[in-house]
Amino acid sequence: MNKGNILVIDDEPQMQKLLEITLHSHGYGVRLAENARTGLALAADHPPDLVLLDIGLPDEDGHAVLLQLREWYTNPVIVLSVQSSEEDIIRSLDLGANDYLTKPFRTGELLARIRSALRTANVQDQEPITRYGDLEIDLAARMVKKGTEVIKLTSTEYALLALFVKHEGKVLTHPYLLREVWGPGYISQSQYLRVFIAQLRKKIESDPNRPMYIVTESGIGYRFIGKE
Amino acid sequence: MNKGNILVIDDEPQMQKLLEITLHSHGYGVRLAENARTGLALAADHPPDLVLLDIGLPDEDGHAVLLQLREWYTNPVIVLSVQSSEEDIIRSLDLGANDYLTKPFRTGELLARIRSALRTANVQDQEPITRYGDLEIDLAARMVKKGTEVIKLTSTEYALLALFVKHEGKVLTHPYLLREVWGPGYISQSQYLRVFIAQLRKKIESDPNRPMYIVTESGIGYRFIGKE
DNA sequence: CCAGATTATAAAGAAATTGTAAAGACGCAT
DNA sequence: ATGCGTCTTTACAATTTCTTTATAATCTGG
Repeated sequence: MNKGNILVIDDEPQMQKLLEITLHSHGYGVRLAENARTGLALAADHPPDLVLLDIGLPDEDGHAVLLQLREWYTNPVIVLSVQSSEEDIIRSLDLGANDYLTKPFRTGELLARIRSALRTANVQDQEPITRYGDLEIDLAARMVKKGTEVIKLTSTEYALLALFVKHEGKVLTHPYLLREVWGPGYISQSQYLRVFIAQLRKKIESDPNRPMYIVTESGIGYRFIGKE
Repeated sequence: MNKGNILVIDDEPQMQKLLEITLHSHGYGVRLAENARTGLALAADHPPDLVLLDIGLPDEDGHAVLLQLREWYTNPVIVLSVQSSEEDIIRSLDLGANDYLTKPFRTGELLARIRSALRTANVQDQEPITRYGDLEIDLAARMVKKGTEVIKLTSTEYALLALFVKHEGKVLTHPYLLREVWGPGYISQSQYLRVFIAQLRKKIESDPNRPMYIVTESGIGYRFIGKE
């Protein structure tokens, strides 16, 4: 249950440890950087969902890091600082920080501010629509389109198709499909499979007699073909 | 040089004056409300780009205001409060506040936080009315119109419809709908759903026998169709 | 190419799910 | 208390989906 990945840029070992433990125990992935240089490198390497940035870094001013980060990074940045001068706060916020918290902070408040920042930026909101030729599958909305028209699938048909999409290109054996879709008690009911495969093909294939998406592997099972 | 319109919901006359002068001199349009009721009414009437909300209001708890506001309002809300208990902060942020500032605050910081909030939340002219074909739903006013006539919905019917509208296009499962509308104890009462779906359709569908808006996904749940 | 095995398809009957009406229960305001 | 509107429950009808059967088509190995 990963709620998102957070990059912590802070040089104090105690703070690192505290943040790592706190964030990790609340379901976030954590990555640590102890100076500006590695922080920027890590951010560029695997862009995190949120950055916690200490302003007092050994090698470079935190504001400079923020400035460089904001040249391309659009997810939330929360600044942590031992200072609390108004000037510093304003400068950080105007350089693109989403929030500013003074050290020492209350961990509950930090977590709430992280939730708030992630929520409003609705990070990780990319719709997982998969496209295969003229077929369009939106797992989140549980919707399948062929060209422009929406295809109505029963829950069993959908379960079957979802399984195929999850293992695109691989051969799925009869027993495997039967167990996953119908349950362990139906492993020998291969006739079900034939009936439902036929129904699925009738709905998603342009020419059900010459299936492009769901191909038969005689004696073994079926395979879903996404692209050539 | 209007940088955006801000709604201030605060009952202290001094604070009102301070905010109005400060915000106005920095190029924001300001609207004042001295209690929860007028605050919500003003927000619904002319949705502002940002709301400054005092938690200590005379007529209603600020958190309740936040909750109601967030049923439809998506632009930033910054909470101002004389309290600074961690509990209060967390609660506000988790109810949908974008930021929390303790009174007395430094005006420079407030302005910076307002700039930050307006910058990151791509503020939009929020038309509180959503239209789907001949259906018109005003989440802020809790009003539903079909063509020109206002439709009277019970609170349960409204909760159901609001849920559908918020997740337009997605399949909402029976357990999900039951949990969200009736509570976790009703997950198995799918008959409720059938009865209320039927009632809703009778009210919003032109031909309840061939529903256009609320379609059945047999074995799974229902889906609200906004556009083709 | 043939024979046996496997797979495809249609269609009917069975089962499960969903739709609808209506009666009773409950709470709230008058 | 009374009436009204809403919620809850019940009974049954309508629809959809699943299961089963029958038969045709296709594949595989010799």
